[in-house]
Amino acid sequence: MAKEITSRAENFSLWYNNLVLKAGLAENSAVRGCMVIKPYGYTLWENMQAALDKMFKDTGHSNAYFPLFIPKSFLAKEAEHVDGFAKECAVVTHYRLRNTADGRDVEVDPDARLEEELIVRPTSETIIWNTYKNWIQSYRDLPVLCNQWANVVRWEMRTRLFLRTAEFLWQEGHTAHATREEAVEEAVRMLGVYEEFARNWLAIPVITGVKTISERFAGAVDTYCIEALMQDGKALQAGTSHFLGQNFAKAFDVKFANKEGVSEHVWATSWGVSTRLIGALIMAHSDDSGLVLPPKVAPLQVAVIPIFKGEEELNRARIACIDIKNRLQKAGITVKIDDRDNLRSGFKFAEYELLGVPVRLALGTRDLENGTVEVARRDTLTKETLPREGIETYVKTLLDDIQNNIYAKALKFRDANTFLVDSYDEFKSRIESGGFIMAHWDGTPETEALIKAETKATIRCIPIEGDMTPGKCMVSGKPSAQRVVFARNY
RNA sequence: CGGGGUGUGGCGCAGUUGGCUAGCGCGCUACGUUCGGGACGUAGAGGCCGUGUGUUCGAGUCACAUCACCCCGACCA
Repeated sequence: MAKEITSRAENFSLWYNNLVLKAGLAENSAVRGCMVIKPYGYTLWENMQAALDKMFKDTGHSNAYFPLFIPKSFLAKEAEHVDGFAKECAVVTHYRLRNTADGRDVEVDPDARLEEELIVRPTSETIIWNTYKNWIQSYRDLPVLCNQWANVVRWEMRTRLFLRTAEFLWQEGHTAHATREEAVEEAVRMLGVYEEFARNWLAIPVITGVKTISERFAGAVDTYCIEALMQDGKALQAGTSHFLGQNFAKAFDVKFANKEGVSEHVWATSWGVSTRLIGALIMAHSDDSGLVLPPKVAPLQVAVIPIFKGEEELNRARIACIDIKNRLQKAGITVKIDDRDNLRSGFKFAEYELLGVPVRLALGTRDLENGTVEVARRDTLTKETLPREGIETYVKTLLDDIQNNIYAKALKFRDANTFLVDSYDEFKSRIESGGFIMAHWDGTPETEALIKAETKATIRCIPIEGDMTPGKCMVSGKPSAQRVVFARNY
């Protein structure tokens, strides 16, 4: 079982795992590879959901819901798609149980075998395109812009809390368009939404780019992605947006009559982010004292701790605390008073640091006399004593400041760990200490595979912004259109 | 799926070459003293040792099977 190591430098994986457990975000369940998301972790997800959902609606999308089960024949219709997911599917073969002969147990009833097996969705393209077929006849029916919040199942060999679990929560957008241009535009737009969400809400700077053929989503023509850098120097794919071309339209025979009355296949996109973002959030910002959560998504933004000896002092402090709480709530801040009398204040301080609560206010007899309050911020672990008057305005500004500071810190870390490399020898030594490496590549899967085999580094993406200077491949010396991003990844 | 490791009160662990009433720390409950950075004392509660089948006079300890978790690979969001 996990030992009590809390230092990131010593063992990043263990630190991460302990932190998820100790902060009460999630735990392993009794079911193989599955995770229980606890209330604190789920509230974090809800906050992320709310922000994303609004962004989706602002870009014209609506939510819908499609079945959990996919008939095997649906999945088989798009050849590359089924190849990509075949190895990790949970399959429903029966629909009934019966008592065993001795009556002490239950077993699968062999008479209740399904004629066609059902696959628990690993993603919903097939079931959705089978449905869209019925929704679309004319160009007037387009575009179809749907999103669904759902769970999916991918039977991964090796799991890791939030980063890779057999079941995970996500959103998947699925859109249908009349033209190629419109679909590409949509895929890029949603990539932009993800980039903005990562930056503005999660305070994580990401590189936007296109995946190479070998890293592409199964069934896509192009896969766009956002790539984030974790504190151990490994990259994490934080979201993807796919231009699916007409692959699924052809597989499911989804056609529309254009303005000229000519029948055409529609153009598709799909895009998704998952609870993996919670893992990204933890590994990007947190420190040895615990979580560091950006105020905009933190389940609790301010903890108010009365410091007291005995009931009388508590009662006096409580009045001031309630006053502060009311004022903060009126300013739209989530706040909680922790007046548990069985714990010392020092214990509570450490606990809220573990939970990553951005701001902590402490209020004792000294403050009651002086009209002050102690304000501590999680990101810098610093504190100051300020007048209670107008504290809500101060805290409001402070939360914004913390949000910005967390981003600035992550950006600084990423920049300090992004390297321009031109020789393969330098690449090989540099990759050992992690980070993003921007290098030239000849565009061939062979070179990509060679680099991966020799260094465990993969091309995270071909950036669509930034330096577009051509050069020569660091391995083959052949021409390269632009630098691409290499890293070891999760 | 390959290699390695671990399953013992809620959590972290000890438990000798099989041996008699299964321990320790944290946490929990009660009372008292404490209370501005993870308090202390006293008294309690809580466990068929992951599961199953064997070996044995006797199994937490040995064998086989099985399930789950952790680490390293391969695979993947």
